[in-house]
Amino acid sequence: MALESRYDASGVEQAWYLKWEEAGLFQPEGGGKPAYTITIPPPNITGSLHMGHALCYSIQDLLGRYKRMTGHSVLILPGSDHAGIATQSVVDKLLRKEGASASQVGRERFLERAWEWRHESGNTIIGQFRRLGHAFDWSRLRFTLDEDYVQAVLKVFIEWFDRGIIYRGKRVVNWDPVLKTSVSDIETERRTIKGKLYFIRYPFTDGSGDVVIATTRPETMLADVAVAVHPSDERYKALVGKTLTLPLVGREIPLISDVYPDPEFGSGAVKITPAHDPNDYQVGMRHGLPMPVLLDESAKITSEGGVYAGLDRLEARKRIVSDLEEQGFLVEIKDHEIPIIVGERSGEVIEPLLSEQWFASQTDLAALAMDAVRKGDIKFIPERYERIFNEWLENLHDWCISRQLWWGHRVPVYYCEDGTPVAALSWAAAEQKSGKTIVRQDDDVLDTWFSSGLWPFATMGWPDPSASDLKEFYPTDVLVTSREIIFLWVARMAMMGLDFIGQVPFREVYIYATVLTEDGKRMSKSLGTGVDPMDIIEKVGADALRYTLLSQTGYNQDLRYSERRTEDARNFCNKIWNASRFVLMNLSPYTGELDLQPEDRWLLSRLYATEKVVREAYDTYNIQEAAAALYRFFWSEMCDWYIEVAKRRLQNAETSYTPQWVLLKSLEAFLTMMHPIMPHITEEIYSHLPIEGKSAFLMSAAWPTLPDWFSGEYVSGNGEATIDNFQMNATGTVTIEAQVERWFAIVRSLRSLRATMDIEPGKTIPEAYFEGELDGGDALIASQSWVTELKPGRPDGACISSTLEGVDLHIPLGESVDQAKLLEKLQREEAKLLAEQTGLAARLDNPQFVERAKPEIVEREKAALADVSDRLLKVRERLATLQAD
RNA sequence: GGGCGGUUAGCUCAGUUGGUAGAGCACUUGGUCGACAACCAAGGGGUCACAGGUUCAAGUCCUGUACCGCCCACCA
Repeated sequence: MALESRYDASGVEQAWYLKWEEAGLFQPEGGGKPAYTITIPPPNITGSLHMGHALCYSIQDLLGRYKRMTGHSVLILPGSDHAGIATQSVVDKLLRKEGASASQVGRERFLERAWEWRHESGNTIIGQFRRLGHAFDWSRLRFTLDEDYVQAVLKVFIEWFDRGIIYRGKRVVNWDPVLKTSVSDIETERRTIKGKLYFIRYPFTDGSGDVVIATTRPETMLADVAVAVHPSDERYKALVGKTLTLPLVGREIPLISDVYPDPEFGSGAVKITPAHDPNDYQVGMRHGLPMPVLLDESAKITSEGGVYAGLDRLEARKRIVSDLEEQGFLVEIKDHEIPIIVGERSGEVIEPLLSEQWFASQTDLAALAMDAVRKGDIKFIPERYERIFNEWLENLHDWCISRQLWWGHRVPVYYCEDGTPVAALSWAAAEQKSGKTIVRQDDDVLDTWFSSGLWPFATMGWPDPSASDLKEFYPTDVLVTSREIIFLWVARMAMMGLDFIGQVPFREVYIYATVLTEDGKRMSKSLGTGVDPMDIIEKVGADALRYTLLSQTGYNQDLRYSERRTEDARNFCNKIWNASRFVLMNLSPYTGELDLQPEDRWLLSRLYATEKVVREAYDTYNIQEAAAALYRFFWSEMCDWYIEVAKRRLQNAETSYTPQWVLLKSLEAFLTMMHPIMPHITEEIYSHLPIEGKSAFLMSAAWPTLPDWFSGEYVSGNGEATIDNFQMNATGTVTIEAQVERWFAIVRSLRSLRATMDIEPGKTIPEAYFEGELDGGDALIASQSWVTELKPGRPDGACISSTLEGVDLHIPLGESVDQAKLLEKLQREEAKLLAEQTGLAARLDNPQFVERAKPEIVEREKAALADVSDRLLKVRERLATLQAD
């Protein structure tokens, strides 16, 4: 076997990916196996892979690979999202770079250009998934603007429209003046900036004084229609109903009474601008006030603003403030922390703006989703998100589903001559449906989340009634996603799936951790704190990157990424590689009969326990526990102990068969269990294993089924002769694990004694002594402690000693022993033991403890005290001897 | 303003139903014997954020405080 002593991922990973794909392993097997389905969260076509993606999709790949091994027909359905706003702005920029502009080229040409871009560069992230080894079913790749996907979206819209769920309304929405579209609450960010609070005097029309109002946006006064005060506010009670004259504008507006103003804030009087503030809008509705719109789609002042028309809102603010001051209306300017809303996409300050939009009523749908969670049809992992989810649904506003963009699903509403709206699949269908002439189609497109809300079923052929995928694979088993889109997306999918299919879209929602930088900052390209996963794959391989992320994945909400850990992961790969090489090099001759020694039983027992832990951990999304168990089994147990112990027998043809068998079994099981985390290297090594009944690929192999006798929890008399041979302990109740680990502890102690004496590890010393029972572990202990002969008794001359596990160990002292070092070691030991003894004694002296603690605990403590006291005594003897010299 | 998560070794994190703290990395010392120096062996290192409480016993359960992070919220 000519395998390099260093594992080189680059030569291996992509080759296996192609072979898997060629073998059709990414498609569900069918054949009566239970289905396991995930529809991946479709990444934006504008995106490129970041660490969060690398984690999210690796988790899904892990689940798919694991479920395939446990006998499922696995479908992981990939795709991408057209990402309305994001793509629109990319294409906008593109056009501007080309010296054109969206408005110049018009809707049709714009869309052509957008599709061109989509075909050229809208698929990067998909290619990056392949590099990470993700076994997704590319034959079912979907895009939210695919022809049949569009049909699904239209159908949903039309049905909701006809049922009255979707309606047209005039509301104050978040307006992004750069993107010139409405955006939803959840796509905006609230921030506080240092700003000013302006106090302005509004005089009564009859000249009888004035009312002072406070505002952070003085320019909106141009569209004021009233001033409101709280009904309980004594200062204004008598004045309500009087008329004020709006400064600069001269319009007469009423002083009204409403519960909205907080008498404690400012002057207690609030100017009301219904078209540009959601609260003011509510007030306006309650009082039937006019709602003049002051800002246009670019946030410039409209003709409503008189002399200020055409100015940008901020420019207008300056002018208005100075004009107010000049004319004596400005009372005061205070520094003030003002809350602003910023568009997530554009980074621009969002303006609340009254406009006509399409809305979807949410109350009934939200009830469906809440119910599903309550009944346990949808479970969140970690569970805490369940409550957050439900609370949000309880306070849900209607959903503004229209966007003033071109890239997306155009609202399928057509208008008759008389202005009646009809929702239909096409212009012709609308004419047929209404029996009237249609004059135009609505210009808006739908919110991207409207279409991605259908993802779990629109990707499976819905609404085609004959779609077999839908029958076979819906509902999906789990949705793996980040917590920031629980409301934006998860809730929508739940509502839409329940409403249209009558079943939840996914049974479980696993919320994975946010990937942060090493010092806990957000990873972000713009901050320069982002790390490109592709660079890391170049350096250490996809498996190492996957291990790095997955081994930190559990129920935590944050995950700190550090490049150092990728090196650890790479080292682990290398360890797996070299240990496997060792096993392979030692495979022939490969015949004989099993003659299991305690150490063999020990490793098999550890394997048995590890399999259980890993399986349960995978089943419960506790991936870090699975990774830790596998790491520990492989490195600490199999490599550090078993292989070292087994070397003696492996070198002898007479005895080599059993350890070969044990190693091969263990390696095969380990590779299988590790495969979902590190698919490539495990597949590569598996391909070299000379085993019977081998699967064509590890990827398609079955999860290990280990016989119960591996568990090692046997006492003599179970019928296996090889086991009876070493049932050592007189009581017959000690497990294989405990027995062998006791030997290992003794080995460690001997090695430690050697280290104290500066004997190089690996250098054989002629003899060591022991007093006590070794239960047949003599040879193992001697070889692992690099001692030629382990003799019972005590050496004649001076020696260095230790006591543990009921055994006294002695190594005769050589010529050049560092007395001071020895003394120090003994003293440290003494102090430790003394502290331990004191603690135990105190506990046992406490009658309450003896009386109330569980009896087995008391017994354990008594035994511990006896042991510690014995060891302390011996350490003190040794100290005395040493100091006497 | 409300809610959630976190605080354990120098760093990153584990820690099952309460029984007296673990791993990896880093550090110190020694080591290239045919799997592996991306390695091996031995070692040092922690009042488990703080203050109370429950208990024979608290990293673990309860209450409060501080700091960090996240989410939600209509204060002009």
